[in-house]
Amino acid sequence: MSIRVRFAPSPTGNVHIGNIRAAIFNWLFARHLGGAFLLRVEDTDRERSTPEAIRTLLDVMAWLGLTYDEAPVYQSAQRARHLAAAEELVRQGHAFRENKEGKGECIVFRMPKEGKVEYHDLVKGPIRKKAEDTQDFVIVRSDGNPVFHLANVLDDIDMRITHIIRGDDHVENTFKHIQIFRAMGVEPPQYAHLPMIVNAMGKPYSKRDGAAFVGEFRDQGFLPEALFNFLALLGWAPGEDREMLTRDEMVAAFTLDRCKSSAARFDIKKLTWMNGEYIRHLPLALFAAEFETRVRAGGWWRDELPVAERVGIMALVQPRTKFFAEIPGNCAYFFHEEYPFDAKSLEKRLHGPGVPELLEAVVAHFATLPVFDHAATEAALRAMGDERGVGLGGMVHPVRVAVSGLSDGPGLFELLVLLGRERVANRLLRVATRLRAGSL
RNA sequence: GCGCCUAUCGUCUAUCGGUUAGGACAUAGGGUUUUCAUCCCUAGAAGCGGGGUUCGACUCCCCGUAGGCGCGCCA
Repeated sequence: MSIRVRFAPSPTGNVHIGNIRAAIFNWLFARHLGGAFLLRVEDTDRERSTPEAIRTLLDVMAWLGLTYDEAPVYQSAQRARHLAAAEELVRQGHAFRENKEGKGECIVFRMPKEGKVEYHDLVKGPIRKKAEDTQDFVIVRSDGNPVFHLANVLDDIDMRITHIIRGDDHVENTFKHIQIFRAMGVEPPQYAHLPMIVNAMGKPYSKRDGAAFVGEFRDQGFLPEALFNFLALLGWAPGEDREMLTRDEMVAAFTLDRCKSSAARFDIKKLTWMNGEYIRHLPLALFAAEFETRVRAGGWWRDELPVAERVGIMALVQPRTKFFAEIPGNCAYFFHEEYPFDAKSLEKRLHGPGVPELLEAVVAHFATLPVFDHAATEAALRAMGDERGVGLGGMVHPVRVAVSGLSDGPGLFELLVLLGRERVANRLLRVATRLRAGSL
């Protein structure tokens, strides 16, 4: 029998990393075994399941490359089938009508009263409980709508799902679901319950945690490959101490028996590191597209900048970018002469005595260089530093802040060469003037 | 309260009875460097407690403890 798994989220407008992690594991499982990965949109909650919410869900899946093999199933469209099945369950004595709490007639599913219910979880192993610890439960509300348990199981039957991989907040539901499968005369699928992802405090995510939605990571400039890789490693490990994995490698290595069953904490620092690794290895064209988007959004972009210079800028920026949201804030000086100055750097490197004279001396010295390249600029500043007894650092720091407004960034000499002798001279002179005038 | 599940460095994890308990992130120190990032080296850092089983337990069992989940006419 061919493997068929599904991701069955209810669209709420935001896709939580815990949910998408379940989707990733399902996808990996299906791809590893050559099975089918399906999407079922559990949109029975009409208030939250708006078209925009569904759009967001589909966007996020596409962004992460979670491709599905058949058209998505919309649960709301199956309502009639769910109700008909409930009637059949009543007819066969697996369920009964009841008027609970005076709300009108609902349909209740009968759970076994003796013996035990058990199943073998592919991640957690055998799970069992005594039948007396289970309770009958409503499958059709008195307003005539099917309840989650019923709809979920019937859809899984219709979609011929063979393995259900989901968060372990569902382990208890599984006892109910298995009974519905049996009552429907269908052999229950295999179950695998994944550990939950918890926040930095080790607590379950709540609304106040923020930053737990996939969309927020995308906005911050995390790459889908990095988020996918990182999330795959929460509760699963391929062994052999491997962590940076391509999608193909993950597919090849993924098995449920290598999944852990204890909760995993979401460590944004490690994700950030991993994202930096992915960004460093990004082909220039891809980096360039994201770079331009971010710089435009920051309002610094200039179309007239020569392509060669853009490429030069990116070559300096790409290696030290951890996530794209950092970008407009640390690149202004590449594009504009009106770049902002970091207050601390200004205070520390430019507000000392003699700085204007120093900067002017640098300009004078630079003007004498036969060529304005890395070696020449470095030699020039080194010589001046020695001459003044301040060392190379004593020259580099003020020049860096004067020319960029910041105290960290690319290597200074690469930066100077990129900006060119003219622009460097203009900036240094202008800063010297403003310092004297006290306007900086 | 009842039921189910879980428990290795600060974090993510490896280990499927015998290891100096390994790796990564983070942290600290060092090397390279003008800063940041990168790169290289080094260091510290773990089996929740108690009983068993066994020649031998992180690993298997039991009891505690702690945490999570469930106990809706939510999904």
